[in-house]
Parts: sequence; structure tokens; C-alpha cells
Amino acid sequence: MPQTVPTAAGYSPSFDYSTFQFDLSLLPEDYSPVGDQLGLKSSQIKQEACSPRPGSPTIYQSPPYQNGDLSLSPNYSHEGSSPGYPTSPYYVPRSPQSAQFYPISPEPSAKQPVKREKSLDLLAILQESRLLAESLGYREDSTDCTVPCTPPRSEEDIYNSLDADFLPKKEDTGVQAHPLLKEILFKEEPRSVSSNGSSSSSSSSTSSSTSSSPSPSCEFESNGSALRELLFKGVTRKENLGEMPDKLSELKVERSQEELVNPLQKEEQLFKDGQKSDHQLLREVLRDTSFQRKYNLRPVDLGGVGTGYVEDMEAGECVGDLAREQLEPVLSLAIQQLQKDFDNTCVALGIHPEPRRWSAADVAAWVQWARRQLQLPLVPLESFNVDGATLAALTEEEFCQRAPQCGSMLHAQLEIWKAAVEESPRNTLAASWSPAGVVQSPSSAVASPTIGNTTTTGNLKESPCTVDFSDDEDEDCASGQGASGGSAGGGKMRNGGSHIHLWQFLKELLQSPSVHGSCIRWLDRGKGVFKIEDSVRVARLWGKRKNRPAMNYDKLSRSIRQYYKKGIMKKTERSQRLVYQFCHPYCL
DNA sequence: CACAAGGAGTCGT
DNA sequence: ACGACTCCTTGTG
Repeated sequence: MPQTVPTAAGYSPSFDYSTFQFDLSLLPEDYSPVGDQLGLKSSQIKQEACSPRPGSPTIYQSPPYQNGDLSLSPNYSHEGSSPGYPTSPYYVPRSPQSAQFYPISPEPSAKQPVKREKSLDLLAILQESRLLAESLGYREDSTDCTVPCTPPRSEEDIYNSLDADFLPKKEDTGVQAHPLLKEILFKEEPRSVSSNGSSSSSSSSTSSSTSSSPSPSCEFESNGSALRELLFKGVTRKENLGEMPDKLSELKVERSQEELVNPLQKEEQLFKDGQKSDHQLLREVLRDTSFQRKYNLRPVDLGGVGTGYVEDMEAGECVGDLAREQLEPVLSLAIQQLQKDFDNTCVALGIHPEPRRWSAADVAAWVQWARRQLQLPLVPLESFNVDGATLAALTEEEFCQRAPQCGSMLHAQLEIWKAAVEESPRNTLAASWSPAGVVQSPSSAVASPTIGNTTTTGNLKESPCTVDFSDDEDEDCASGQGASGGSAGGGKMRNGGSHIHLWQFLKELLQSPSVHGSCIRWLDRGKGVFKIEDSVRVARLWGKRKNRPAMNYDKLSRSIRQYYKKGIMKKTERSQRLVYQFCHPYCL
């Protein structure tokens, strides 16, 4: 099994499409919510969690969701208008794999109404993925240390693959690149059609279609229904779908004007008058419905509860097979990418994928990670001095009590995390993870990052070995530590640690400043900036570890530079000799 | 001269 | 297939 080190944004050469399968288990029906109060349902959170990674940070504008900016790629022009089909909730074309969970679009030949089949909230999934990626540290500000758990290579592959599959290649010129996925993930669709699938809705097309300014909420409102409830819970919760159009029109006109002025203010205004503004993260995730029409994703009536059920759909509303074929890989990519994101975050943080198995230290690590990724205000860590089981059982209100400023965000993030992890049968990391952080899988590809776990967790799980090995024995000790994951788990690394990654090895050295401080040291631990003081010696140590007597700094630095493309390291803001910088979360 | 940067081939897993 | 190693050229300070 190949070594699976997350790669950086935008450089990946290839993506293995063949591995994708639509993971139905990601869309469970029996999810037991934690803190499910008004509006936000855990099942929806789960669906949202199964979402793709959004844009490459250097290419796409990611709205700073934290401050409520709803701008979603305003410069990206919409093209193509799919044949009219009902809008509103979210329809996913049926496929052999996914049919049981998707509202079935009856084939012309089979004119039987489909009743109460569970639908997949595509919009939620795709949108959530974008913000989730940001929450995972993926920002367009590529100069910052923001390449996280997410393997950017895969992300880029998604884009490349999508382009290759669905659209002619375009020049990779900033926002012009990867139009399709961008369209799916970011662009708002100004027009919408009525929910009964028979005719286009004129009410929703006027304000937004004529404006290039971002107005995702308009589109959202025009689609109404469950998402509306989700995002504006309490405001429209009692509205059923049939009542929507009028109120939506009013709201839309009023809001669209505000949006032209200041989306942020509009957002705030919408939620004032006593309306809760919690679930901010998820709300912002669920704004864009543009891809529905573009890819023949027919919304379905989610019903008054907004659970994604469809009732009595009429025959003849089938979606083209081509659209299905196109959507499937998109969703598969999205889900797989998200799963990979979480896996990699677990690796980087050195925590078990399953939150309920977290120790108090794991919880602290996760909270710190979430705070950083979500750019949350100060989180009182002492309020979260609980184990994972306790944390997972906390309701949103309890989160808010413990962290008044950002409890809701943290709670939402944890819900997403839990949904993604728990519902992923392919989560081999969770399956193979041991409490000591030792991956028991014989696969070196899994075991390798585990080394990073113990090292990256640093003070949380630091092995005595890391602070205690001498110069010439350090490789042995370090390799032993790497192999054992900092515990007595015995060597999991084959060949006496030869499988260790260079970046892991460097972090090992960096974690023993008393021993190796003379040859490599942190310049800015928080940012992951370090300096190689003695290139010859570091290269020698590395060559010793890898049993490469001919290793020198030239080769070592070449390997380090390879990490630029993989998103493990990056060039420092100001180029300095022998100074490198880990990308987040590798610097943790 | 040391180092950065990156292309390209090779090798081991 | 992938990560790492190796060799190479070019450029910079």
C-alpha cells in the first residue's frame, strides 16, 4: 500500500477514479443526534459532512464564513440552463448504488409514485464541504500555514478529474480554473423553478439573475423548504412548502437589496429580532443551490420537517442519465475527499477518529485545532477538560455554555466530524486505530503517518524517547519511537524505521532540542518554521536513518522541496537559507 | 562556494 | 503508484 501523505494544493498529477464508490452508509437514517434542538438535524449534519473538498486555495475565493460574508465566487458566470425541473429540496439522480437513499425520479416507463424515499441533501453536502475544508485549515491564503489534513493533491485531482470528465480544459488562470466544480460548489444559481416540477418560477429569477453580486441566500430562499428551516430555524420553521412562495418572495426582495449593499449586514439583519444565529457554520454551508439546475439535480419536497423525504413524486420527472452519471463521481469524490480530510486530521493531531474515544488531551487537541481552523475567538480550554465521550454527549447549549462565543460552531464542527467518521465504513483509520495511536494495520501507508501522530501531538503524547536520545543513538531511539508510536506498542515500522517520512524525521529531531538543537531547531514553533543549523549533520542523520550512506543535504533538501508540492511544507514568507516551514497541521 | 529550485530518471515497497 | 533517492542544470547571494 502506498504511503499516503497528504499532498498540497494544486499540483497533483492524477486521481484514481476507479476507487470511487458511492458510500451509502454515509447517509444513515438512524442517526441519533446529540443536541438536536430546533432546526439542525443530525442526519442533515451527517449529510453535510459527507461533502467534497472545495476549491484549491490559490484559485478560489472562499467566503470568510466566520464573518458572514456570503460572497460566493461572484465573478464566476453561470452558463447553461438545464431543462426545467422542480426546484426546492434536493434531488439526487438515482443510481444503482444510491437509489435506495435518493428520491427516485420515476422513469417514464415506470409511472409509479415514489413515496417517502430518503433524499440526499446535495446542496448541504457540497456546500458544507467547502466550508469544512476551510474549517480544516484550507484557505486561499496560501501564504499562511493552512494546508491541513486535507490532501490537497486529491483535491486538485478532483478538480482536474472533473474538468477532464465534464468540461474542456481551461487554462489554469486563477478563478477561471476548474469551472465545473467551482460552479457546483461556489456559484449561486439565480434562477430556480417551481417545486412541482412543471414550470419555472418567475418570482425568484428577477432579483438575483440580474445581479452579479453574491446572493446565495436569495437562491436559497427561493428553494425554501428544509434548508430554509435548517438555516433560519425558528423563522420559517412552521411554514410548509406550499406556503413558501409568497413569503419567500417578500423576503427575497427585501434581502436582495440588502445584499447588494452588504451581505454581512444583511445576514445579521436576517437573524436579528430575537432569532438565534447559531449553527452559523452550517447555515453558511447551505447557501448555494446553483448546481441543482446545472446538473439536473431535482429538488424534492423535504416535507414540513425537512428531513429529506419525498412524497408522491409524479412520474415523468426523470433526470437524464447523463446527469446521473456526472453527479455520481462528483458525490463520490466529495465524500471520499471529506473522509480523507478527517483521516488526515486524525493523523496530524494524533487523535482517534472516533471522538468518543478521545482522552481529555485529545479533546484539548481537537478543540485547539477547531479553534484555529474555524478562526474562533478564544476558547476556554478548561471548559473542555473532558474526555471524548463526555464531549460527544454535550448538547449545543452545553457547548455554548462552555464557550459562549463559539460553542455553536464547535458543536457543529464536532457533529460533522462524528457524522463523517461514524458513518464511514471505509474509515480504515478508525478501524485500525489503537488507543496508543498505533495503527495496527500492517500497511506501512497507515503506519507511517501514525508516527506523525505522536510527534505532532507533541506535549500531549510525547514519548520519553523523544527527549532523551543521544546523538548517535537518536536514530535508533527515534526510529523506535516512530515505530512504536511513542508507546510500548512495539515496532510497527518495517526495516527499523526506514519507512519514516523525512518530514516526520525532521520533526523528531525538532522535538529533541536538547539533543539536536545544534543542528535543527524551531524558529517559530507555532507556525512550523524551523531552521537547519547544520545541514551536513542533519543529512547524515537522515542518511543513517534511511540507511543511505550517500545522503547529503543536497538530496535531503530536494526531498524537502518535494513537500512543497504535497502541502507538507511550504516556502517561508521570506526566503531564508536553510529555513523551512511545515504546513498545517504537520507543524502541530 | 553553499544553497535554492526544479526536471528527470531510478529504485524499493 | 508512490515516495524517496539520485543526478543534473540553472540561478542567487
